[in-house]
This record gives sequence, structure tokens and C-alpha cells, in this order.
Amino acid sequence: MINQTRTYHHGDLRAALLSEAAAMIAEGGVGNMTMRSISARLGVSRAAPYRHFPDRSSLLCAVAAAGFERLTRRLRSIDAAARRPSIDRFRRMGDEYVRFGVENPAHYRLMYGREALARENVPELRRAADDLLEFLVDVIRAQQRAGGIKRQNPKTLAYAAWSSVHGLASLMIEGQIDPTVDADRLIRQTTRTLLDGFRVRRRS
Amino acid sequence: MINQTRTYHHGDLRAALLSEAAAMIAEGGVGNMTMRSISARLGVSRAAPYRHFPDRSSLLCAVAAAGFERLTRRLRSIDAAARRPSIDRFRRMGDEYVRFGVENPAHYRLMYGREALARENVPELRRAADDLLEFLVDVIRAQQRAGGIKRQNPKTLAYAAWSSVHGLASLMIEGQIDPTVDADRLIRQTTRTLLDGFRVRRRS
DNA sequence: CACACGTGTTGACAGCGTCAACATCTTTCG
DNA sequence: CGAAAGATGTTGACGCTGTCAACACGTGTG
Repeated sequence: MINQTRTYHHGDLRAALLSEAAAMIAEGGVGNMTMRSISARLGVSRAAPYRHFPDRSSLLCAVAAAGFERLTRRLRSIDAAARRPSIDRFRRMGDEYVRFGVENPAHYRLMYGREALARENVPELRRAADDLLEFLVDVIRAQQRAGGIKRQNPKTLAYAAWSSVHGLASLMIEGQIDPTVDADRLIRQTTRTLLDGFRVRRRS
Repeated sequence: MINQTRTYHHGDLRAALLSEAAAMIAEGGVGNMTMRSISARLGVSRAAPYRHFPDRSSLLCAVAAAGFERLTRRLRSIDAAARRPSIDRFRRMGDEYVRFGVENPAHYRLMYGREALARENVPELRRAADDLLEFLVDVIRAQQRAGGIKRQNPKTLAYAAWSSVHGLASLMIEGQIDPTVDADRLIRQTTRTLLDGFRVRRRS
């Protein structure tokens, strides 16, 4: 609005679409972003977005991929904060994962939802999700080397950890958790229990 | 007055809608069930379903609730199979939960998805999901009495268990799991790791 | 300078959920 | 027994959607 120089060409419509789509989704869910409404908000005609994304699904996929990248970066920053792998830091990464979901419910839903029908055909999204898993596996390998968690196939353990935090985030987002329970406490206790299962087994 | 199952014009349109909707969702996902297409398949006009459900969302909610009931029944049947709570049977309930999701991906998605916008306004659905949680808590209490798992707030443990199996089911359904890994094996290992975290803590 | 190409616009179409008005069938009850 | 009441199904219409074809404009390249 400050600088709205009226030009026939928008300037960088593609980037504007990505950012505006994310904003609209955060405001009112995925259904809030229609091709017509986002065009109107950006001051272009309803067909203009189709010059940058073949269809609505593709735009959503790109937003979802950006979400995966943001999540991975956030987890990575925790991992990088300390120099040696501590088991507690691993647990706090789990907390952080869940918090990301709870803080960005609509975006998180989109990342894992089936809204993006063509997800198989969008390598960008596939790679973003794969990067997250790969990062998880790396962290687990480091923890195993440090002797903090049991020596099982790290990928299998990564899936187990991912399942736990993703499941908790999903349940919280979808309103399946009793609102009277303390959310932060539940998150912490869940990651603790998860970690207990990851520790080196002390056979009875 | 509320004489719900009486055959007037169609026969039992309400029941037919529920069953046909479930079938269409299983065939092609939630988006495959449109009010117009389901009407056509049942040989009624496009507005007829509105005599039984106020809108599409409500019909979906009812189908979702039926899914929760079916899932709970399935888990309950495992629990009832043996007379005393065994820790392995608890684990196998987790396997069964994940299998239900994988076998009914579209239905499972609907149960936990936001497709049903009015879910808060549909007590039937709320209660069906609550029943599932309640059943989980009961099972965990029994296991605690039998001394198999640690004595922590059973509801907290139930949420942790639910998170794990729901998360794994969700990841598998959404295609986030490397297709080269053996699914059954992954499920078993995940529920094992989960259970390790539930066992009585043997402090180092 | 011409021309091609990337980008934005307009008009149009079929499909959707949903409502109001109307039609038909069943039940109720005087 | 018959009429009124109510439940159930139909039709027409509206505004919304995603998307395409045809057209218009600006810009960079030869």
C-alpha cells in the first residue's frame, strides 16, 4: 500500500503468492485460500496465479514444502546450539517439534494433509519432507554414538520418534486433547516417556 | 415423533447415505463424496439428503463418528479375547490400531481431519472420540494394576500411546514412510519401543 | 526496429453446496 | 372415515469455485 506503483506486471507475483497463501492459510485454514481471493488480495486478476503455478494444488504444495523447511531449520537450530549431543537436548527437540505444530496449526495440517493431491508429483515437497527425516536419523545416530539411546536401526527409531511427536501435535491441533490438561506439561511428559523407550535397555 | 427409521419414499435414506458416503470415501477420498453425486448414486434428487443432514459437513461427521466406533470395537475385541491383562496383548492393540488406519486410509483421515468443520457442534462425534480415549485409559489402568507399566497418570500415558499409534498411522497413510521398509515390522518395532517407555522404570 | 516471449486480463463453463418453493406420501386424530 | 399435519423428496435458482481459451500488454533479444 505504501509503494503501490501501478504497473501491468506485478513484479514478483510468485513470491507474493507464496507469502500471501501462507498468511491466508494461517488466518482461516486451507479453505480460506481460493485462487480468486488470493488474486484479489494481491490486486491481480484471478487467472494471473496460473502463470506461476499450474493449479491450486501446486501452490499449496509449495507452501507445504516451505513449512517443512521452516520446521527442519527450527529443529536444526536447537541441535546446533550445543556442541555435544545431550539426551535432554534430544528430548527438547521433540518438544519443539510439537510446539511448531501447535503454533502453526493450519500450516502443519497442510504439510501432512492430503489437500495437496499432486504431492507425489511435486519433488520439492517430497524432498523437504525427506530432509526432515534425514535430519532426525542423523541426530539419532549421534545420540547412539554418545551412548544415550539403544543401538537399533536408527531409521526405525527415527520413525518411532517422528510418529510420537507428529501424533501428539496432530491430536492437539485437532482438538482431541482434553483442554483442561496443561499442554506444555503433556508435551514434556510425552517426550520423556518416548525417550524412556529409547534408552539403553536395562534387562530385568 | 422422532421416528427415525421408517420407510417413506426412498426406504431408509438416512442409513443409505451413511453407508454410501463411507463407500464413496473409501473409493476416492472425502472429496469424492459430493452431495450431488451421492444423491445420484442413491437415485434421489440432490436436495433430498438435506432432509436428514443439515449440510455436507454433518454427514461427514456422522461417517467419522461411525469410524471411531468401529475402531473402538475392534480394539475392544482384542482386549476381551483374553481374561487377564497381558503386556503383549496391550502391545498388539497398538499394532491393531495402526492397521485399522492403514486399511482404511480415507476413513481414518476423515476421522482426524478438519474436513468436518462443525465437529465441535456434533456431540455424536465428540462422544465417539472420547469413548476411544476412555477405553485406552481403562486398559492402561488395568495394566498398571497388573504391574506391567509404570504408575504415572493413566490419562497422560494414554495420550502418549495414542500419539504414537496415531502418528505412525498418519505417517504411513500420508506416504511419509519409505516404501522399502517392511510395514508390519515397523509397526511392531514402534509399539515395542513405545512399550519400553511404559515399563516400570529401572533407575540407573 | 521487429518480434517473440513472459506476464496479466477478461469471458466463459461446468461443478459445487445450499436454500426457497412446491409436490407427494404417511401418520395422526377428531 | 376423512382431513389436517407432518415427514420426505423434487425443482429452480444463486453465488461461489477452479480452470481454460483468447486476448492485451511490457519487456528483452535479435
